[in-house]
Amino acid sequence: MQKACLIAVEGQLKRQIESDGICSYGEADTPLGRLHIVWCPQGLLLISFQTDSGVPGLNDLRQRLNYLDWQRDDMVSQELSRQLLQESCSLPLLFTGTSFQLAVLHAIQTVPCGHSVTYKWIANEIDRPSATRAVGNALGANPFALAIPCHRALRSDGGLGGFRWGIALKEKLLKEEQQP
DNA sequence: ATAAAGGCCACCC
DNA sequence: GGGTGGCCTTTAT
Repeated sequence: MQKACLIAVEGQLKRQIESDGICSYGEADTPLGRLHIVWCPQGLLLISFQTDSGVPGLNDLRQRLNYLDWQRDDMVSQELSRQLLQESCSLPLLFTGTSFQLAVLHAIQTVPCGHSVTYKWIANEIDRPSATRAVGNALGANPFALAIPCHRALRSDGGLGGFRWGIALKEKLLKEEQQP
């Protein structure tokens, strides 16, 4: 897993993406659920599972980029999901958010498959030892399911904590990562 | 500017 | 186990 693929979208890149208007969208069925993916020529913008209450992050993204129509391509999204499931993703992840959120995502990205850390550990890692609760918020805003393994963060007391796409899926992901 | 809500933690009982 | 402050970032008034 290479940590270099997380890229902050700002300045020129941001303007470019917002003005180009070239953006694609696709869905894909996986053993873990239905995946929705949004991307543009520069990289991925969103990887999100479908839940009972919708697809987290999807509407926000539409609104932010002012894209009324996204070109749909399920062939590409299927290929992308295949890569994501094997952890061989080296695609650029284009992230829009605060520097705090970026730091948290960077930190969780370093924990390897089969391992887990606590929210507290991440807080220490980014040099904000008392911002544990804020870390939870930041992980809750992770736009890249699977690619940024936010499911590997657990509570200090051994509890699972929460998960943007449903606690059941978090448990399932962790369990599957245990046995290679 | 201010308030309220979180994927938490440590400490008490 | 369950409850209670304290903590920090975001988002919405």
